[in-house]
Amino acid sequence: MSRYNAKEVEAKWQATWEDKQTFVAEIDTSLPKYYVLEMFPYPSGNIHIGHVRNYTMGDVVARYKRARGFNVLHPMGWDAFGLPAENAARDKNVHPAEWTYANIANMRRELKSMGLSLDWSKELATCHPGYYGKQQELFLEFMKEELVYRKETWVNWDPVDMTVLANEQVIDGRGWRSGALVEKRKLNQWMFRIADYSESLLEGLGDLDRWPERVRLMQENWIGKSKGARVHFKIAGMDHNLEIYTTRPDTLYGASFMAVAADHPLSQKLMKDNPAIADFVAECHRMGTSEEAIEKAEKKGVDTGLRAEHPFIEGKTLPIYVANFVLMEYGTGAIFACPAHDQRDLDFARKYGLEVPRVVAAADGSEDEIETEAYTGPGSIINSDFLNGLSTVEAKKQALARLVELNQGVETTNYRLRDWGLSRQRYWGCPIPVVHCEACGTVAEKAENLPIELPDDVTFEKPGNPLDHHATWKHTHCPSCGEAAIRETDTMDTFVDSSWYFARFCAPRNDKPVSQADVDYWLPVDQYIGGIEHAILHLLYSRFFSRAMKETGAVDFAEPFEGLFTQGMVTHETYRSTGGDWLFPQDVTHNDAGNPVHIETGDPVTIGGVEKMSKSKKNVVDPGEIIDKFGADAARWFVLSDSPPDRDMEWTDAGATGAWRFKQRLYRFVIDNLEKAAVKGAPLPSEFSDNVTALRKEAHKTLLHVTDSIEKLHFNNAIARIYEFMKALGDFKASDEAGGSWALREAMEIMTVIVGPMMPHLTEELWEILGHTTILADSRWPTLIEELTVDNTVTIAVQVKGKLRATIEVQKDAPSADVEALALAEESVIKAIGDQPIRKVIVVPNRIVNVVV
RNA sequence: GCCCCUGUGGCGGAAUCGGUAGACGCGACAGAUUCAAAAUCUGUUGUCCAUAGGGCGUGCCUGUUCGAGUCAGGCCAGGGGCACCA
Repeated sequence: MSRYNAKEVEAKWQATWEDKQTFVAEIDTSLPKYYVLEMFPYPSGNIHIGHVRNYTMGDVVARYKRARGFNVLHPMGWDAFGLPAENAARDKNVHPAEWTYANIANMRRELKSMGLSLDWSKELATCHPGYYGKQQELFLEFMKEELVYRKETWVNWDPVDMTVLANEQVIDGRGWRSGALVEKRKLNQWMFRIADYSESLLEGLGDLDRWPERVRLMQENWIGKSKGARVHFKIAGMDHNLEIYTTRPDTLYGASFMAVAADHPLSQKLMKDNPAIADFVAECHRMGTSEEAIEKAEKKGVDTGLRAEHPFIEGKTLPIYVANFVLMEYGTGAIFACPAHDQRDLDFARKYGLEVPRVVAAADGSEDEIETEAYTGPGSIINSDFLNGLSTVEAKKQALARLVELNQGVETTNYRLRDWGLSRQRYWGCPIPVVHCEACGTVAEKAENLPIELPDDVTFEKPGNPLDHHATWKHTHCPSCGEAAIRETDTMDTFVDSSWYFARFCAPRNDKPVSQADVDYWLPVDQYIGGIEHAILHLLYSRFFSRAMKETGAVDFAEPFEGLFTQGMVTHETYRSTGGDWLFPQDVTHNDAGNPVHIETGDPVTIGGVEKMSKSKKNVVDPGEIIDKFGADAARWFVLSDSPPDRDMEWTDAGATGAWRFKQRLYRFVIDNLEKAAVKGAPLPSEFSDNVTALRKEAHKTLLHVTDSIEKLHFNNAIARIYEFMKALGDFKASDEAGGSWALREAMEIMTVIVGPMMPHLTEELWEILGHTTILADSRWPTLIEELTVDNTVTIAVQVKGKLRATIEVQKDAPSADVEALALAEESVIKAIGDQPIRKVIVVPNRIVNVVV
């Protein structure tokens, strides 16, 4: 029996593709282009199964599109800046660059062993000056367009390590390394004006019809457009107004108090001589900032003693509180509270014994007193003077009109989206190309001085930013006046790096950040594939960058990714020893009795739930070992085969073995049946026997289905159909009938080509065995013969009272009357009807007959 | 707390438009081959009653329909996201 040697064959074809430069993409305006991009990896050191799944999906699309005649760009690179490199530098005393480039080398080798159709000539790493220098150029252009500015914002400050902490480095309010209580500090930070693009980013979502609905929805919620009003409340006894933002002016008569944020100017002013407020503001600064933490935290506040005058009710004043549930970043940092119709306001009012006047009757007319649950639905207005009887929608308009009339309010649109703070006080990132000069202020670096390279000789032993305490690096001259000046030591958020890499890939060595000709040809990305975890930030930032680059004239489109696909995670069973320790899957086996045991000790093992692969739970498999054991083709086949690609999949050994078996089976079939098949290029026979035609139909139906499935990225469906076709091929015994040997070759070739995108090495080998002298990667998708995909008879289900009683075989498109007669003549149908009168017979052509009795 | 997603055999899942639920794969069982095993091949495999045959079945409950996994309303369970969104 012939065995397929995956290791040899895979190496052979990988070398062939590389020699022939098969996947190097060049502009060819005579061909339609297709840009396939998978989210580039962070070079952590090893690829994981999630990468295998992600890159296999992209590769299937890339290879399929090539076969359909597209000029395909499919590049790969490295999201190479970031914290882990600095952590490694501190922990292992290795320079971040050295650590990063070693990881890249290893991961490149691993990716290459997967047989991906990547254009490696376009490889880039964001930590290379050739990349980040161009990013600095982009930054200067953004500065010119005033898309960047500086602003004081709060950061997490570790007083022991003297460093700014990322959110993930703050654990229970303490620094992850020092354990010191984290303080909030104000720093001057660089910001991108993404909030100016809120409306554009929101509107753009409407055109992204090849994006998952849920990603668009998440972005829509993130941008958070709301229509409301800014209203001035006069502060009683003072010459000051308190400006609030509200989306519910219809509930103004239900107002019971006012609340301002801890960081609101009013709170800041009052805390100077009010220790209670000062304490409370400090407490707010210690509170977590996540929506969840705040929503679950008890609603608290401090009465300022000030009162605000109600705009509609003469003589009525409302107490003003500083409250922990009001956010300075949203609206005006101040609100009026209507406890009856807002849950947070209600919780607060109940705690401090404030009144809860109801002003909206429920849809069912209920005007019951509000107890513990606010009524937030629509209804008609009550207890509200001139608004009484109006719907909430109409009341909003009327209330607003009155406010405008009184000169106390204006209609406004508000967005939740805030500007993007990009400053990071770290070494391993792209330096911000700016100089601080005593005379000239903040000055942009001259373009000809770029790239501003990171210094190599840095130490991570001292706390703080290595760039800041480097002996010479930050000392420079002002680009404007030439005097001694200080370089900006902040580097950029790594999200900046990944916000434009898709454009740089088109011409990664070009002098300009983006090359006009290349970008015009290749962009936008036709199919982008990556994890759902990037649904908001990365994708929104990239969309902002496209708009910003459009502003600077670098590109002429707003949306970078025309098609987006988000794949699910890879999961695995978890295992624990009798002692409760997590175990690696490779340390677990089954004993003779079929029970799971530890491979070395023989101790019983508890099998836990199927969970997302994680190092802490040890439920990980190493792609390197998998590829070594089963071959890249089998690994690729399995990650595509069982689960819908947008859902989580469970990695099982049985599944991988199954994929390996199919690979062997297909190989063996071609080897064993090659002699029975016609030679390559044999003329089309004039006649095909019925059995032979049946095989041809199976082949072309499969081709149709697989093509359709790949177009929709339903790879699991494509594979299921291929299995069915494999069975039909195995059962085919008519190679010596009329046209049989020709049809057998046709079927084998179709099989080889359609399996190709998924198992590229095996199929290149089979293509060669089938006598081809050109490689499969350069071959075209088979031509579909449509007549062979339609049957001239159909099986119709016959139901009585909606229950299946029989199936009948009839000519396709047979007249309904004939079908009905046939159905009613069926014995089982007659029996099921019995002596009940027939009321109606529904005949759906080519599908079903339903007898209603 | 708010928002989103997902619930179909022992398991992963299939089911273009509302039209034969369970394709395909895994596992299990039986058989063939083998000295034996591995590998391979063939068959069976939702569930209950059973002799033919029938009843029940897509998380639960209602509804629309000749007909619902699919549509509508209300629940339940699991998973994910979250920057106080007034």
